[in-house]
Amino acid sequence: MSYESPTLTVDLVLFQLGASGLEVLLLRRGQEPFQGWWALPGGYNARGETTVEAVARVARTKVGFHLDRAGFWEQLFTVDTVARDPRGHAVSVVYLAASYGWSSADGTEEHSFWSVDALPETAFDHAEIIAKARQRLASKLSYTNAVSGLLAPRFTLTQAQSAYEAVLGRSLDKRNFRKRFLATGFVEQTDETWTGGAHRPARLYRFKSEALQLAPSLIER
Amino acid sequence: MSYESPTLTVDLVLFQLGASGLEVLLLRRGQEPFQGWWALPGGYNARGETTVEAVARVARTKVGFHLDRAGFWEQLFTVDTVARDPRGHAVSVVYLAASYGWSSADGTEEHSFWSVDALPETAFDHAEIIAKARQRLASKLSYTNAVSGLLAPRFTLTQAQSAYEAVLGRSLDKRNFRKRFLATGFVEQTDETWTGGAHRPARLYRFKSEALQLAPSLIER
DNA sequence: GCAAAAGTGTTTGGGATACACCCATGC
DNA sequence: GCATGGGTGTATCCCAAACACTTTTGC
Repeated sequence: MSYESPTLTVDLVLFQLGASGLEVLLLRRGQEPFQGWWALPGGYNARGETTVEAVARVARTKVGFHLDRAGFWEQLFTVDTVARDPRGHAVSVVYLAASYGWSSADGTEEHSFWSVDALPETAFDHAEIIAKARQRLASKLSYTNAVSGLLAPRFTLTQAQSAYEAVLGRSLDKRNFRKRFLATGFVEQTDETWTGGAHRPARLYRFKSEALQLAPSLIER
Repeated sequence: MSYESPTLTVDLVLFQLGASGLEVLLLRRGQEPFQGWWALPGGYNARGETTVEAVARVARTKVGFHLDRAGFWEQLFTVDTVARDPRGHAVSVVYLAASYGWSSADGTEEHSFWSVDALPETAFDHAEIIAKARQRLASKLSYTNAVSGLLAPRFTLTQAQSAYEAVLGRSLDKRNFRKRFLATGFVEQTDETWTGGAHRPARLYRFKSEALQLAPSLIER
């Protein structure tokens, strides 16, 4: 008995904070189907290459992003495209990542970050995938140190709070946030402060560990 | 540019409650690699077939289990086997399911349920996958009505509690459990009782809906 | 009557929530 | 001196946790 396998592909949902809050990296498709539409960076998974290797390669070659640069990444889930992709049957393993302060080196405007609250028309069912990715990230924020992926190496507590708010899509109480965020023990003060505006300088913090860690519940329901 | 894809496979982690608590369905491998070892039911995913269709077909043909019979199922995650399977590169989409009171029709003892706390030597990295599946199921119990998959259509509150305890691997307080389980609104009393032993008969309950639903937190941490 | 599981409420403590004012800087 | 965000503590409430005895049946 022998089967011909479906094509295996990978896709990447890369989140970053930007001027318009939480943003996701999209690529303008150069070919049919959905030529000219925006899509998640994705591509084929070759034989002998793990899905992680494939997604890292795709990110590197298609948009110049090095996955090492993501402070947080994990497998999201796998979608069947048997009825979805007009070119035929493919199965795609989708990865979720978060980075800070990255922008493409090359000048072509074939890829850019879009606010998750104002997406362009996206190819395939990518809008749905992005929504699920955001939910997953929001859920991770509540019991891990995954925010670290979205923040600079040194950050203020207000920046951390803004990151939470951007992902969760709602505002949080400042005093309660600080109490619990510090109580996780994930972060520590530094001696430095940040003087960025016409107001009192803010103390800078850093994560004690870059590795993903679990915490007791962090955010009010 | 053209790629040869890895082989795509599916695997199923099917849980059921049995005499020894939470049990998982394993199949004795008839061929190399790992001939004679126990493994999760799994098989190839053909082109043109979704992963769900593939896992349903595999369950049906290899062990005679109809996935419709599972009261709960969902995709678990996808594993790369590039270094794992001596036969070469495969990628496997793993599904998680829970059923009640099913046992194989045919008499061959090539597959059977094993207590998750006393697994035999399992092929590949299936022990690890089973552990993750159990964690996922435990987590689902805390905020969905997924237990319904493990229970008979009519069940007593003690049976429901035992199901939770088997999956979570620890005991729960009877009064607190009942309070919260009923407070979810997922279940309703029936007029029937169950007289199964030398003691007071127990009232039978049923789920209002078989569909997966979300709840406020259900189980003490 | 006795063994065995069903069924049932209350108290307590801790954590989540809500809430408002002073501080340090740039201009 | 004024505008701007930085920084801080307490009271309340709700929910989770702990806990033991009576009821109903089979034998």
